[in-house]
Parts: sequence; C-alpha cells; structure tokens
Amino acid sequence: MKHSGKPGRDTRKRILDAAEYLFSHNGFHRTSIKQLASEAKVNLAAINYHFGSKMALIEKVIERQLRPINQQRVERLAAIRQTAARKGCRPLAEDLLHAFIEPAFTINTQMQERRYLLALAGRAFSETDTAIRTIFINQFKPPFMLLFQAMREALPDLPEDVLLWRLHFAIGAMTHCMRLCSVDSPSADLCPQADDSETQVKMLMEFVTRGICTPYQPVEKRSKRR
Amino acid sequence: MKHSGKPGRDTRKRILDAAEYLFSHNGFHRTSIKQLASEAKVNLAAINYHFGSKMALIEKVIERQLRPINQQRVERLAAIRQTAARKGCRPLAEDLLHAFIEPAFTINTQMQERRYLLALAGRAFSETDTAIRTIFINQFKPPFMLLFQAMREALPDLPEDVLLWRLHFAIGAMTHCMRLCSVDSPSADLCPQADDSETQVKMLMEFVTRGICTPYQPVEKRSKRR
DNA sequence: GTCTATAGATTGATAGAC
DNA sequence: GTCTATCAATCTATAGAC
Repeated sequence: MKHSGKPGRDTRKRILDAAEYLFSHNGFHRTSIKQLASEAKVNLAAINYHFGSKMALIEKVIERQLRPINQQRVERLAAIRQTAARKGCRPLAEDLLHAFIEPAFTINTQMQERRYLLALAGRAFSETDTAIRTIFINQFKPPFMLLFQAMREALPDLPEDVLLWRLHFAIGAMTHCMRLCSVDSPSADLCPQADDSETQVKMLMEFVTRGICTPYQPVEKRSKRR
Repeated sequence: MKHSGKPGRDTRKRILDAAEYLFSHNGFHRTSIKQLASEAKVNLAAINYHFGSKMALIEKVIERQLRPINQQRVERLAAIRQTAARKGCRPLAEDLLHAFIEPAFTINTQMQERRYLLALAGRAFSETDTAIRTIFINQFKPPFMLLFQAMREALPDLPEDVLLWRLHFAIGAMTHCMRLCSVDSPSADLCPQADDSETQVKMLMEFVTRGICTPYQPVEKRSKRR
C-alpha cells in the first residue's frame, strides 16, 4: 500500500522537469525516453510506469507549461472586457494585446535559467507532428478565441477577416520572438541582443499594436515591381 | 560507362520531388528513407547512392527550394538600392520589405498544388535540429543582411537594435503566414481563409510596414497592469 | 514503486550480385 | 545505375523479479 507519497511524486516531477528541458532544446521526437531517464536520473521503465507512453508525457509537459499562461490570459482579457463594459466604453486594443502577449514572457520564466521554456511554447504552430500540434492548439484556442472576440469589440470597423489575419501575424511575431529569446541558436549573429523580457515585450507590443490598429486600406500604390 | 544520362537524372529528380513533398508535410526526422523511396518509386538504396546520406539529401532539398527565392531577394534589394542611389534619395522601406517578402510567396508556388512548399521554407527558425537549422540560416543570412543594411539607410533615425528587433518580428509574421498558408492544420478553424497569395502578401506587407516604419518611442503609458 | 532484461519494430546505411 | 539482402544501432514499450 502506497503511503510514503514522496518518492513517487518526486520521480514524477523529476521526469517532467527533465522532459521540459530536453524537449525545449532538442524537440519532442529527437528526445528518447532513454535520454529522459538519464537526465532525470530515474529508471528507464519509470517513465512508462508514471505516464503510460511517450505521447502522454508530451501532453502532460505541454499542459503543465501552457496552462498557467493561458489561464492568466483568459483572466486578464475577461477583466479588461468587464471594466470596459462597466464604464460603457470599448476595451482598448492595446490592453487586450498586452494581456495576451505578456504572460508568455513572464510566467514560468522569471528566472533567466528557465527561459528555454519559451522555445517550447513558441513551437506551437511549427510542430510537424499533427498529434502534438493538436495538443498545442487545443491549449491555445480558448484564450485566442477570447482575444479575437474582444478585439472585434475594440476595433469594430476592421473587417473580420482582416483582423484575423493581423492577429495571426502578431502570433507569428510573438512565437518567433519566444524562440529567439529562448536558447542558443546558429543564427546568433543575426539576432538582437536578448535584453530583459520587459524590453522585449515593450518592443513586441509596439510592433503589433501599430500593425493591428490601422484602418484597413491598401497601402499607397506601389510605384514599380522591378 | 554512363552515357544514357536520362535515367540517373530522372531518379535524382524524383527523389528530390518526393523529399520536398514528404519533408514539407511530415518534417525531416519523421520522414524515413523507406518512405521516400516508396513515394519516389525508386529503390531504397538509390537514395544513399545519389546523395550519400539523408542529411546530404535534406541539404540539397533546402537549397533547391530556397536558392531562387533568396537570389531574387538579393537582386531586387540591390536594384532598389541602386535606383535610390542614382536618384540621390533614400530607398523606401516599404519597397525593401516587399522585395524581401514577396518572392517567398510567389517563387515555386505559382501553382496552388505546390503551396505546401511554403511550409518547408517557413520552418527555418523553428527547426529543432541544429544541423538543419544551420543549413536554413546559411541560406537565409545573405539576403537578410542585405535587407538590414538597406533598411538602415531607409530609416536612419531608428536605433539599430530596435530595427533589428522589428525585422525579426516581421520575419516571424512572415514565416508564420507561410506555415498557415501551406497545408492542412488542426488549427483550421482558427485560421483566416487562405486567399490568393496576392492578398496575403498585401496584408502582410501592410502589417509589417506599419510595425517597422514607426518612430521609436514607448507607446503611451499603460493605465494599469491588472 | 523500482529495477533488469528484453521483446518487437524501425531506422540509416552498406555490401555485393547483376 | 539498380537491385536484394542485411547489418548494426536505436527506438518505444513491457514482462517479471525484487
């Protein structure tokens, strides 16, 4: 009968931590459970014992990392909406975008040593495995839909499909930034110096806010194509 | 003695085509040589015979797809610079961005059936394998550096590091768009309808141009954080 | 719950006949 | 150049002793 409690929980946590680290750096498929066991200093069989399969472990790792981020997104978006409704005015697009973007850069990554986690979250849309991408998307969908709805209120004159495109462009800029900010890259010399996350969020916010909050009309006619 | 010429070239091309298709859809590591041989309808050993190794094939596939895109980028950027210099004025940031972005969406993908190739090119920065990412980055670097230099001329008042960040945000928006436009996705219901590539480029251009060509200053102070 | 040992499948790559 | 056959390595997952 299990009553010690500790050793089991500890093993589970060690596996999750090691998985976060290795998945972030090497991706899901290029990380074997043998590597995981070695990194976590647990027995190879323990992983399948505690999680059932590698895919189930992947799911748990993704969930553990994304849930607090997305929860805070939803809470903050709802709060902004409520405040606006109370005041009888529209929510500010900039506030909504900030509520969506900032949690990704601050939750779980306060410590510089854990910034590699950004890579994991930033891989949502570029994962080639459909099963894994589905796990990501399912986590991502609720806060994104909420953002979309709220942005429709904030920018009622923007056509719906244009807004959706622009939100996706913003997502692309954000996830790319998360990947760049996370770990070692062979593109190091192309990259801006990784400043503090506050600066990153500020610059990203400025970029996407300008890109999104612009009345829709084709930019002035191009003079020549080439 | 080899004199027929045809069968060899044909096999090589069939392998490259099949590799493009499978790599685009399933990623590099999740595509096995056996699958490749089956898709290309060639013998399993032919792949190692013609390319030496799987990694060498990956490199050839990436090069074949990115070279014409990047070549056009470089040519167009250089032409814009030259024209501006001849007129004694600065190049237009918008023209430069267009010269960099548009080739990705038009070269090799004129036919709707080949749009899956966008996924391959869009995976440059999200690949977890360092060796593969290095291949991508090496192809990407020359036109990107040229864009950066030209943009410095176009926007001399923008601090260098701010410009670099913004260019990366634009890259993120672009690659994300390329991934979305390419293939089947479990996020289908989150995605804007895949219009024609002309509309996509237009909207993307509008977004990044606004985001980049803005004087640098923190957006107005945020009223409250939460 | 933890461990050893191993099954069972798949991988990239190669040797050698034709 | 093309093919068959196969190697050696690696992978996920499990069975069974402790």
